[in-house]
Amino acid sequence: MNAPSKMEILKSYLEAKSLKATAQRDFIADTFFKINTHISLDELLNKVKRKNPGIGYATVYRTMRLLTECGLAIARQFGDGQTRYENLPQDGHHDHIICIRCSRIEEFQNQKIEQLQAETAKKLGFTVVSHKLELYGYCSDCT
Amino acid sequence: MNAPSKMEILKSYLEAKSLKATAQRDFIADTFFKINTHISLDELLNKVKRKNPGIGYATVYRTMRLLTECGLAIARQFGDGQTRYENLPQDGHHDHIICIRCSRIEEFQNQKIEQLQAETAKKLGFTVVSHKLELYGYCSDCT
DNA sequence: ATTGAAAATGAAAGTTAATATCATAACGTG
DNA sequence: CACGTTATGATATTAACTTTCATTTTCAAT
Ligand SMILES: [Mn+2]
Ligand SMILES: [Mn+2]
Ligand SMILES: [Zn+2]
Ligand SMILES: [Zn+2]
Repeated sequence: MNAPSKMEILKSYLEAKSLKATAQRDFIADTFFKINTHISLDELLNKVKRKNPGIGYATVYRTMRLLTECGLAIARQFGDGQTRYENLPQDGHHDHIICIRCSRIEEFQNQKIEQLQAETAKKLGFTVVSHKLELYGYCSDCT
Repeated sequence: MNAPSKMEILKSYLEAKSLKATAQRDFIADTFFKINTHISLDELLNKVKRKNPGIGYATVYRTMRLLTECGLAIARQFGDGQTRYENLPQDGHHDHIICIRCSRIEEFQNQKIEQLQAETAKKLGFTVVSHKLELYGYCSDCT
């Protein structure tokens, strides 16, 4: 048996919460699921409006809140004042390195860093729930 | 000969930029220099108003921008939507761990993590200029 | 000390992204 | 199909800055 698709997971969540299925929400979610970048609400709204001009900002906003709630999207702040959303990575948690000239974003995973974070927290008596690691600098094109 | 005090550094900066000395700015800066937490503009304004009720939000805002500009303050975002300022640490860069229940903030330095960050960036072809590492969790009081 | 251009101040207005409100429309259980 | 529940989209509100502007203050040159 196949793993449930993102749309199926969303459907289950809606059902569990007695929420209703709507064409707008489905279309926004489906559009988002195909994105592989870190997209802002405005960018997603623009994309969605191209095929579905009637859709409003508020519905995109609420849909992304919903997807974040049910774990299908992650909200990120890269310091430019806009929240960006990305699909839940299938290969687990990752961190980001951002070019401060062209805004290119690369992702990385470093198990050793994560481990050192946990150790550091323990030393301070904290239990870590989440963390944020962002490197800012110049990418290879912008050096 | 002594190292220049923060106030002296500020004075030099003002002079170099042909800015003028004012009682308000001096008082705000002096108040901030005595703070050893991560303070928001509103909190600093309140503190300043206790001795100097005439001072306005805009002047506090502009003073903190100035102090950040000349390297005497660092602006931080801990994800609660408010910029917080701290005095330039004398013992170099540090990162933060924040309690998501009581908002307690502890600081730490970990040279090994910094080194792994640099390596990771290099592997991706980036030159790192700055970074942000924040751990979120429960402190010893809140576990 | 006086002058006058430059800079600072504080109140108020403007900005921007996020969030809430509300009248109307769509959904879906029975 | 009825009808209570939920969703939508336009619009209003909020919150944290950031800017504007009339007035005041500073300070270098008389
Ligand atoms: Mn990512
Ligand atoms: Mn700190
Ligand atoms: Zn770049
Ligand atoms: Zn705590």
